[in-house]
Amino acid sequence: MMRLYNTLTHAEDTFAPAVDNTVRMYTCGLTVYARGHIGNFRTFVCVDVLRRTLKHLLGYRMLHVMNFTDVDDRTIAGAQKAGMDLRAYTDQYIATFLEDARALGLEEVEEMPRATDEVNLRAMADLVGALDKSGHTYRSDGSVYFKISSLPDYGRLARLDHEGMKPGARVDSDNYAKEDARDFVLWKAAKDGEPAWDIVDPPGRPGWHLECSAMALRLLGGPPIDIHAGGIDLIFPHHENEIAQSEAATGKPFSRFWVHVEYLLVDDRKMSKSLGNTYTIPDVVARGYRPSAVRYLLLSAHYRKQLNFTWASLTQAEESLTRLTDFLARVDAVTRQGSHPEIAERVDEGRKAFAEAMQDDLNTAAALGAIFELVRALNSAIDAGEIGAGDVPAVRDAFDRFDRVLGVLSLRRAEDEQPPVPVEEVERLIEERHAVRRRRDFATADQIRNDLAARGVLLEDSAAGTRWKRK
RNA sequence: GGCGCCGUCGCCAAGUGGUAAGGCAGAGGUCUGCAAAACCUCCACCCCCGGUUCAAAUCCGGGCGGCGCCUCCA
Repeated sequence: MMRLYNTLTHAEDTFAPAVDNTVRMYTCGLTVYARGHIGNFRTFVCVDVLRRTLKHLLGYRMLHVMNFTDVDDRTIAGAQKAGMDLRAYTDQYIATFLEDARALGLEEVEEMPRATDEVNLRAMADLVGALDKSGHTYRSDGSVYFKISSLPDYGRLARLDHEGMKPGARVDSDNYAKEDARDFVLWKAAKDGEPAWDIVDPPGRPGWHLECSAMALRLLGGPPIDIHAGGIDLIFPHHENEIAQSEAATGKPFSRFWVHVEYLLVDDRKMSKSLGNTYTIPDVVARGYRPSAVRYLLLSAHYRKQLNFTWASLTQAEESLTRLTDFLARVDAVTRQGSHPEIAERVDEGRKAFAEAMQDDLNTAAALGAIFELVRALNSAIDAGEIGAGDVPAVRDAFDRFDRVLGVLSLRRAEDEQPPVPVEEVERLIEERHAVRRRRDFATADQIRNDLAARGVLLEDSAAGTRWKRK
């Protein structure tokens, strides 16, 4: 049974899908005006872990939508500056997103719609039509607005106290005329040189909030959907407004659960493009770190706590992951015959602890703790010769299951399979070193080992032979 | 000004009433040609001050410090 924190109720609620065994989930994806940074990806990695937990640990079917926002002020400005067509401009960043998503081991979701797809624009127009009909809209200066005063329930998610709002706080950053500062734009008036679609009266382009509601409702079926997820900064206004327009249009609750991922900080400040303190996956790789370590780091803290990114903690993540993959290599090397029932018992304990932690509002830190405790117990058994080939399948199966949820071990191992020195050369040098070691020419043997280490390949000798690994 | 979150070992990080998981780094040891890996041992009065309780990292009150939201944001 999964307990999941729900922003709507401010409590951990027990989660199960409302209909059948299928979880219908929507994640607010990236606005594709620039390459996503690792702060953006913290949200996507955490949502990926939620998805994997629901799918692989709890056995639900997933119908998961994550969108690309490919039309807004920033994408339009970026395309104009680059002298490119909006579609071509945003294509670039969709491509880099997919590249980074693959590097971070994000599972493919069922649907990745983009706002400017014809079918989605049509869904948005329909939504505006429904809101027109039910009297929740007005038009001003060629834009269509949502009238907050028509929805008494407005503000339930963010629980903002409008009486106490700071006089100087930003209000109404849009340059459009509104009746009430809290009203938001559904459909923005066409402007010269900007893309516009003649699909709503008057022609224009979608407001940010509209697209998510329309695509969620179109692709996930009748509301309420099960889970709506995104970064914590989207609670207000984005998600509040999605709720308003969706519920006003359908008369039904929009989403049963709202899941929000806390910020990634850097130097104790929010990582954001506007502060200029962002790192992308290529930035991290250029510094000699691997995407798997980024994923591990993002997983090592609870998703509802701020996580301060430092290069030191990324180094620690690399080391922790190495401990895990070294262990897996040791398990693979077990050749002793037979089996020991207490191994299976210990593995079961670990699996249970892992499952309980994940179901406790995705307590990934505790789940990793359970894994490391199991690793120590099993390493100990390997040293003592108290594990046999008969035990290995159960161990492998357990770690496969852990990793279907965390998605980090197989990612690491896949990276390991692309060493900086060709495998044939490594193997040839190991043979060469083996020969000189037999002659007790340790100076040459150490030379070979040092040379390889300098090129990023580490050798480890043991009774069973020499194994190599990527640094 | 209003609202919210957070403060646990040198670093990262679980733990929300029963006496502090785990990882990284460090010290000593076992093993090893050496190294690495692995194992064993060691390493925390939980920001401060009050209170409640048989019992508090955990609950309550008050400080101090940090982060965020209040219509660009993942």
